Amino acid sequence: MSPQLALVDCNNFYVSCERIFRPDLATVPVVVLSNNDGCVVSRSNEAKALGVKMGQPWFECKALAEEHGILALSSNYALYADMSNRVMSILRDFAPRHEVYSIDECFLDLTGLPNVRALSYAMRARVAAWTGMPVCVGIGPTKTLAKLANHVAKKHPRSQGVFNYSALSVAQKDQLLQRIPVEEVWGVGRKLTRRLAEHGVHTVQDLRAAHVPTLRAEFGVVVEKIQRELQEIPCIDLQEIQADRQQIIASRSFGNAVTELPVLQDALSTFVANACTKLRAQNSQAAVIQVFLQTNRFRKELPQYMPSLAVPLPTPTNDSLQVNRWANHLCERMFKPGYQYKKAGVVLSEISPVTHQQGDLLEACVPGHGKLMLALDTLNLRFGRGTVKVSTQGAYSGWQMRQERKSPNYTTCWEDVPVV
DNA sequence: TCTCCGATTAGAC
DNA sequence: CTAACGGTCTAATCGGAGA
Repeated sequence: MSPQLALVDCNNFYVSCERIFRPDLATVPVVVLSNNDGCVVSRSNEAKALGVKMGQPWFECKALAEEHGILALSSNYALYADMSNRVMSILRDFAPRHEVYSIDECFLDLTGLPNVRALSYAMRARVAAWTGMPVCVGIGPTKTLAKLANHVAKKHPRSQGVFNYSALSVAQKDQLLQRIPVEEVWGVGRKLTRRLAEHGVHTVQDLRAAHVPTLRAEFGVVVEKIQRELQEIPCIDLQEIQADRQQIIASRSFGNAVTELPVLQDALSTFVANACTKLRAQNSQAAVIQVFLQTNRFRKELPQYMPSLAVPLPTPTNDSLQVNRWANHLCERMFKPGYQYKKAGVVLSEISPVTHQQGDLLEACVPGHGKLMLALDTLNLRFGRGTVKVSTQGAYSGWQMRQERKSPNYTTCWEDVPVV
């Protein structure tokens, strides 16, 4: 039986989350900004039409925004994560197997199901009725073609939000792929687009029909897999269970530049807490910790300093207190006065499951704070992040990110539930 | 010359 | 008034060091 994969993708996801609770914004151009209110990361169709680019720094859009009344909101991840969970729990009932690919996308395995087109319309209708979220559905024999089909569904209003590549004739497929630029293909980014163009590959059809040995030699396995997927040969499996993370990074740009060591350490202890919480949530431990500091790379007139230091932990751990001590130490070693630090972060790597605990051959193991960490995680889950903290967190302020336009947590915080 | 490993690159969203 | 440009993650490939 030939495989049928659907990719369901929410339209302008962050903006749509906001609009669901602000129906008055339905016709207003709206954008959602990245952390620190830095860049545009989601745009309503109206904002796109006005020329606001994906990833554009917000300060560059200010004049245009003022002129056309574009509303900008800070990102509200608690809201987006909760809305995502609601949408995904609806979608997964439509197929025996599924993969949550990102916060706003889900692959469904529809192989063998009758009338996938009608099924797709039913999905859209149910998600809209139960959550208010608009979604588009693309169907194809491989993940890459399902993605491409989704792109077609989004781009052409005539499709009514559903496009089935598998239903096309051979001639129709040729014609369609000839009209789509190669950069629309999943896995083909800016750099590859330029290099492919130098080899005369401009459209999806060009890539699908390219000379295999040449492609392989020039562009490696990655592009060869993409080509095969376009030729309807599956190379990318559905990942039903997501693997544990191999690396955990916690970092932020600061709202204001930081010049003092203790302020950096305050920020870093928050990053350590976040990273270790994630580590414990997947029942893992890290063997290496890395800390980095960065001045503002966009302020070329200021002295630049971007140090980074990694050390193996004496024994792999997920204990926030132990990791925090190392973070402080590394920060101290790198800190040089006279710089305006704009960003810092913690990287945990060499991650393994806690069941693989190996004692130290020569020295007694440092006793962890297992029970304390469990209590901390339980309390923070129950009463909200930051209910219980390490004492070095929050002593200083000024580094916290800017977030001046955040909407209420409509679905996850009682105080924020609007009173009708 | 081969292998290993850390750093770099490219991509997604 | 001025300055104001995100965060996390993976896989492949590159290039130097050591065997």
